[in-house]
Amino acid sequence: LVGFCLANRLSHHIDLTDAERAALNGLEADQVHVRRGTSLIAEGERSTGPYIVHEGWLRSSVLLGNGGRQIVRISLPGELIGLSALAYPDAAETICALTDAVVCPIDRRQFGALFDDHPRLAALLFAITAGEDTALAERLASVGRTPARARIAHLLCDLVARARALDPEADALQMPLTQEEIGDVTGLTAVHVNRMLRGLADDGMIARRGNVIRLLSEARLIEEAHCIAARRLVTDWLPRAG
Amino acid sequence: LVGFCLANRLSHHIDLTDAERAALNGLEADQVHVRRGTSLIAEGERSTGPYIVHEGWLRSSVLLGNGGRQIVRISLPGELIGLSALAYPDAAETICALTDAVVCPIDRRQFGALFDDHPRLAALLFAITAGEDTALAERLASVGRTPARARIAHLLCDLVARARALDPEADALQMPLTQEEIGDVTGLTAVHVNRMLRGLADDGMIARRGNVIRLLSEARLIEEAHCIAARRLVTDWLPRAG
DNA sequence: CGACCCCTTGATTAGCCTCAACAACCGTGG
DNA sequence: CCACGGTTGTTGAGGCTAATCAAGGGGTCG
Repeated sequence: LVGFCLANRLSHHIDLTDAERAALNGLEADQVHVRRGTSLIAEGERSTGPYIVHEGWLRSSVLLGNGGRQIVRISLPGELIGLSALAYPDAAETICALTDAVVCPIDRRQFGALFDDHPRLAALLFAITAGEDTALAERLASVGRTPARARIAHLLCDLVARARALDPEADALQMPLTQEEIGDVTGLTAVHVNRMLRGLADDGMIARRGNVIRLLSEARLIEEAHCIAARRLVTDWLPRAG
Repeated sequence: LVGFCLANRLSHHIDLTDAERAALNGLEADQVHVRRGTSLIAEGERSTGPYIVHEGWLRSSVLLGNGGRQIVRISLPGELIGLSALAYPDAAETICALTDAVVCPIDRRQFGALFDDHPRLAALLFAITAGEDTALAERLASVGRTPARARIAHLLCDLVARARALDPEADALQMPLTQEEIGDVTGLTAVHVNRMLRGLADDGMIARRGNVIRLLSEARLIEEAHCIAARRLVTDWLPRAG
C-alpha cells in the first residue's frame, strides 16, 4: 500500500481507536493508479462512489455549455473527492490527474456502512466536508469579488498551505498546474494568468524556475489575496468512539 | 410550530420511521424568529451549531478585505445553514434574513448525537450536503466562466426551481433580493445587474412588476445560463433505518 | 415633509479577453 | 541521434465587457 491514507489524515484531528483504524484500512484496501493527464471519471458517466486520494494531485472540473471549463477543486493526498457520487448517480465533475496519482475507490454502500459501524468517523468526515465547503465558498468570493492578481495570490496561498500540511519541510511549490489550468481555477485566461504571474515575480512576491514557484513574501501575498487563514477543526461535538 | 421543517424535506427522499420522525421533532423544537434585514450571526462570531430554516429566505455571505462582499448561498425553508459551525468554532459566514424568517438552532452536540442514534438520517444529510456542494461548484462555474447575463439567468433558474420545489403552484418569483444583493451573488455591480435585468426583460425572457419576476421563457433562460437541471438524490447507499 | 434606500439611466474608464506570433520544452518515431 | 509535432509559456496590439462616477426618480418610514 502506497501513499498518504485517510487514516493518516483523520488522526491529525482525533485519536483513532484500533477498531476505527481497522475499518479505515478495510475501506482503503483497493488502489487504482492514474497517470498524469488521464481522467479518473468524466462528467456524466455513471459513478459508484467517491475516492480517497493516496498519492499525487488531481483536479475536479465542470464543463459549461459555451465551451468553458471551471476547475472547482484541487485535491491532495488524504482528501476525499467525487463526493457528488453520494448525491447523484452520475458524476457531476470530471476528475483528472495532475500528476501520476494513486486513488482508492469507495463504493457508496461501503461508505454508508461507515455510518452504522463507526458514527464518530462519519461525523468527522462530515466536519471535514463542511470545512471544504467553506474553502469552496472562499474561492467563490475570490473569483467573484477580487481582481486577477488577488485570485492568483489566493490560489498560491491555498496550495502552499495545503502542501505544507503534508510536508512541513517544503518551502517551494512544485506546481503541477499549467497556466491554462490556473486560469480555469481563477476564471481567467491563460494569457492573463501569465501576465499576473510575471507581475507578482517582478514585484518580488514569488520566484519562478520552471514549474517550481517559491513564495518570497507570503505575508504580502496573503494580504493581497484577502486570504482567510486555515483554521483548526472543532471536534468536540463528535459522538464517542465505539 | 410554524413552517416547513427538515422532516418534511427529508421525507421527499426516504420514508421516515416513527423513531426518526420523533428524533427530528426533538431536534427542531426551538424556533427563533429573525426579522427581515437582521442577521442571525456575523462572520467571526462564536457559533454553537448550524440552523434549520423553517420559514423565509436567508443569505450567507463572506466579506473580503477590500470591502467587497460575496453571497455564497441563498437558503430556503427545509434547508440546513451555517454548516461551517460543524468545522470551525467561529462562524465563517454572516447569515442574514432576506424576509421575515423562522429558524431552528441546532447545537453541535445534538447534531453529533444524530450520528449515534440515527445513522440513516446522518447519511442522508451527508448526501444532501454533497448535493449542495455540487450546486455551489456550479455557481462558481457560472461566476468564473460565464458573462453577466448568463450569471443572472443562472441565479433566476436556480431560485425558481427551488421555490417551485416548495410550492409547485408558484409560477412567479417573489424576489426578496435587491439588485445589489443579486450582484453580490453573481460577482457584478448593482448597476450592471440592473442593465442585464432590463436586457432580459426587453428580450421577452422575463417580466418584472415590482419585486415579482415571472420567467416567460424558462427554456431560453436555461439555455443562456448553461444550467444543469436539478437531479434526484440517490439514496440506495444509506444504511437501514433503526 | 424630509431622509434614506432602491431602482434607473447616461458617460467614461479600466481590466481582462481576443487574436496573433514566436520561443521553449517534451515525448515520439524515424 | 536528431527531426518533428504538439503542448506550454511569453509578449504585443486592440477591442469589448463590466466597473466607476454621476445624477435623478420613486417608494417607504419616521
